[in-house]
Amino acid sequence: MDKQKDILNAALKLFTEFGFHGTPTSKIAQEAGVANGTLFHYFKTKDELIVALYVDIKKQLGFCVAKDIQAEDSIKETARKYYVAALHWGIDNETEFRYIQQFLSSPYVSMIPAELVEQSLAMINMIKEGIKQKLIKVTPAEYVMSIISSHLYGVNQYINSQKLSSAKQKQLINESFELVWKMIT
Amino acid sequence: MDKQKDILNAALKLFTEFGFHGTPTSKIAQEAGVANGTLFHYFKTKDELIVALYVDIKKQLGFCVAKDIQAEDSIKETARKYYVAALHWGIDNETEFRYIQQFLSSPYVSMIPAELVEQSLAMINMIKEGIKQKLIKVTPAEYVMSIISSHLYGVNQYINSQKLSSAKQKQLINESFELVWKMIT
Amino acid sequence: MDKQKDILNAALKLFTEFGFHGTPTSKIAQEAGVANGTLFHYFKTKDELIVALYVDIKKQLGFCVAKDIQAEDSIKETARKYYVAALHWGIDNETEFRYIQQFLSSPYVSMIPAELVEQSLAMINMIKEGIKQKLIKVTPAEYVMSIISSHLYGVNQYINSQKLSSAKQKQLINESFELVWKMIT
Amino acid sequence: MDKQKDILNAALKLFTEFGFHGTPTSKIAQEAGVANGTLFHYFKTKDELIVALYVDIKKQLGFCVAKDIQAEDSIKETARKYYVAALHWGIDNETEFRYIQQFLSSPYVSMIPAELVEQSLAMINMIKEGIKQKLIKVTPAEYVMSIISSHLYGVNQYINSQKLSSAKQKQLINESFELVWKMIT
DNA sequence: CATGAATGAGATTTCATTCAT
DNA sequence: GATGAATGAAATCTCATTCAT
Repeated sequence: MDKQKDILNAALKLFTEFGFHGTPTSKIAQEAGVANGTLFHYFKTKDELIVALYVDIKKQLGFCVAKDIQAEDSIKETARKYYVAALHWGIDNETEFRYIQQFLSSPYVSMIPAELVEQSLAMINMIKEGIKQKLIKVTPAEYVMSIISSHLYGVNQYINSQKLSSAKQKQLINESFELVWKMIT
Repeated sequence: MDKQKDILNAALKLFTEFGFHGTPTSKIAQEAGVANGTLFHYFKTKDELIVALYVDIKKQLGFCVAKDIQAEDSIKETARKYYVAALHWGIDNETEFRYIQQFLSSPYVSMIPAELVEQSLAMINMIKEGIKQKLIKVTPAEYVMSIISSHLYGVNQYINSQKLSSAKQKQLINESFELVWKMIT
Repeated sequence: MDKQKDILNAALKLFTEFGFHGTPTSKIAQEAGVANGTLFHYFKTKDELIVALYVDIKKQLGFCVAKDIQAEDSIKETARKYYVAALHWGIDNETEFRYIQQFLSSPYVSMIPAELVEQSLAMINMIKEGIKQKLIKVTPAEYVMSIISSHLYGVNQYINSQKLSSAKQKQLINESFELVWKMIT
Repeated sequence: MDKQKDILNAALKLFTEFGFHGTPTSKIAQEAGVANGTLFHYFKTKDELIVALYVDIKKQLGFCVAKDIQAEDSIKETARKYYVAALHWGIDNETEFRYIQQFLSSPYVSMIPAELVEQSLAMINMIKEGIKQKLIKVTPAEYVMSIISSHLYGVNQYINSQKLSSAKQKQLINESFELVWKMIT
């Protein structure tokens, strides 16, 4: 019914499987069950579709990650929640996660709209608070952020490649958080 | 004079700037200063060029990383040398590093020739030895490898984005190794 | 309020600026402030709109040219009035004038409806009368008509390209009529 | 053999018959007997082809008109030669002539390269000389030029529409020159 | 009457690849 | 080996037109 959503879904599936170049817009339209021209009704160009898909996924991730946080949580608790939520999301949305990677290491990165940049500000601020409280020993905050992000990315990669059981996954996720936390505190 | 090298250099420059799709073979030939058809003397197809470039870079990296290792080094010393060499290479060869990323998160990954896979075996074995000696506490070795790799990737990203001075870079690299080492031991 | 008129105005503006091909119906609708489909209520096809616009403009010109003629005027006086009125119209309606030219040297000419052809009959008849009275020396009437028309067109072109003052324009118009008249008598 | 020439010829034929819009590049390639892509090897865009064709024709006309002029000719003789040569060319190259008209009353006019503008300078200078010698009474030169050009255009139109015999054509051409000459002197 | 989302045929253009020289 | 004109399949995108609301 919602053709725009159908197109985004089709694009996600095909882009992650065949890459940006390997996926003609005609295939996307076909997979989405709409006419060729309809795609261009919703997205002026193929590039715009590629970026819009990234923005859409990033918003989903942002929403999912933020929803459990509570004001009274300690820094560590907040960090853990962010970390765990992101990892769970990455496991439940493997395709979306791969799309983000693919997008970020493509020349399309330069087209990310300004509005999205602010999203990761909440995490940076949390880290800064941790540093101010002398809880986090490593500085500056941006460096810590880099380390955590890539750690998260590596663990996700590992979990997906090993196809662990749900229980093992849960355990690994918690342990891996303690690992990073130990590293930066 | 060596046209094959010229073509690889041109391809590296253009692929990282405009992506695989955004770079026509004709532009590569032009940038390399050879005729359009000449490119196809050296590389049967564009895909073959893309993979060959990856293999070429990976070999450079492999060579550079392995060259300082000595048989009598301790596990930690060996690990540090690997880590530091890789990071230095990533900083000195920013473009090559970005190419690797771009390649690995593209559908071309599936075309990596078998010969290359063995390369990272040396590191895995080193980690396994560390685990056997109860030096490294985190298991299994593949997980540790994932963590180290992505950490390395994150630090590289950070250094490149911050454009630090050479001295600061050196310091950060050494400290960051201690960070990971602390985490896994 | 009169959407049909709005569409014709928008079409005139855009067609003269961007050409028939360079002007999508959607742009016309937008410029006219109506919905895309509305255009097709008033004009079954784009071609029909193009022809209708020509007919509309031609009728305005015909009306404007004929309105001053009086039965008792001499041949020369009648000719002058036609000539001067046409030229004034061409100056006051530069865009419309350009549309006519553009239309006449396009493949759409072949779609001019029969009803319009008779319009120029009045002038031809006047010339024939002039020839019969041995006032006009050049023959046949069609040839004279060709010469006058293109003269008129040339003068109009010149006036528009030079952006003369109103007074100069008036003078030039009158003089230019005497020039043609001298030529054919 | 000369594919570029073949393409120009095909384009001329089809553009005058079906208009710019009505002629797909694929049809041009087909008519020229070359592959679709070959057209774009010689002309980067369809627009470039359209302009290049105009320039090509204009050069032919310019060459043909200039070739009979001799230094010792009087002003009138020079003018007559220009006039007659242009008219003959217009009759012998009806299609080319129609292309010029079509082009000049299309939005492509604005793309005429600067190099072409100077071409008509020779005629303007001749007229100026005529004015200085008090031979030509009408001023300024640009106005005279406008009048002659459009007269020429009108006569050409008339001759083509009437399909006169060669002898009649010749006579008409000479007489028509005397007509304009009378008008401006 | 009016709308504008949807259509899909078709246009322009690109580009990997070939091959005669 | 080297060249670059030529190819033609295929990709992106446009746009006149329809039709359900």
